[in-house]
Amino acid sequence: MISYNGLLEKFKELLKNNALKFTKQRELILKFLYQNKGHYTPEDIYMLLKQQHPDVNIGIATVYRTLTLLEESHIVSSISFGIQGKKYELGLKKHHDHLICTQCGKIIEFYDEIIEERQEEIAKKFNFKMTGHTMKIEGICEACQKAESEA
Amino acid sequence: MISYNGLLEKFKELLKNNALKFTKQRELILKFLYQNKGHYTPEDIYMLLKQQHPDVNIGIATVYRTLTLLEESHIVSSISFGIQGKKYELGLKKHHDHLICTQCGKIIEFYDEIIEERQEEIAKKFNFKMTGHTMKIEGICEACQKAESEA
DNA sequence: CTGACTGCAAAATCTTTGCAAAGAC
DNA sequence: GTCTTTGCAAAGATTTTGCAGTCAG
Repeated sequence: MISYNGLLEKFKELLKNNALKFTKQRELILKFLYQNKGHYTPEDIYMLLKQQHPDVNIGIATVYRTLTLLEESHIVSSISFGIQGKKYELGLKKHHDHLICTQCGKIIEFYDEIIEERQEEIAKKFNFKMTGHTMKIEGICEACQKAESEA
Repeated sequence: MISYNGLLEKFKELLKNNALKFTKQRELILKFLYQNKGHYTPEDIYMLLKQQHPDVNIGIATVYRTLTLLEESHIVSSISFGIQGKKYELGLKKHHDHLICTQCGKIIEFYDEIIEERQEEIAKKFNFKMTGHTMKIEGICEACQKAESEA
């Protein structure tokens, strides 16, 4: 896993290459996603940052703009979780898919080599040049099943 | 594949069981999805229905309400296609996944036994009671690749 | 008749945009 | 200094809701 400093350098490099500027707000959002491994909506990030850094002024629009920038740069990735809305996570990890508990909202990541291979083959079969893929398994997690059976 | 009449009966039965009413608008939406195999946003359906049935008054709110009802009843299913928004399709077919061309928006359906099996296994591994799953492969379709290389 | 359904318009979300001031380089 | 970025508030886009009239059963 890349270190935060490594990530920061990468981000600064990217900004420089595109004549963009390194700002406190952009740094905070990047750092937040690095430190808080998980899946967040723009609103989540906005609220938590305001709370954790009352000294820094930050607007929701900046969060949206920065997330878009980070996503275009392939530093973060997003995924839509139905009712829970679109969520962002640091996208530097190895590619992975998600299990979502429809009851409590818990998200588990997994990686399966066989599925990855099949996806490649399917894309090939239809002459698609694959650029990405998402797979979500919805269900009830262990804890919620237990809670249910006890109720 | 179920016939339209069969589907209609199923729908009426369901309405009756829930003390709901069978209306012209609900019928039109169901028929539209049956006759037009494909993926549509609520807006698409609304516009096309207005066009095809200028005599019947129908509001966008009714389209939303009916699609929600049909989805809850597992007669239609929805999937979010990123920039193209949330789309609905008749959900009576065998389960299938989607290939999406990010260039032209074409959607191709596919079914892969091996992927299905792996999904079951993964759910089991994490002790999830699987209730559904979605898999989307994004890429550039054959036609768009050609158009690109010729440009 | 009774209660559900409908269209409409207003409201609620969620996301983007215009703009003047502030900040990075 | 110059040009990007920011926060704010307004504007958009999409979806939901309240309501009075309409319609199915």
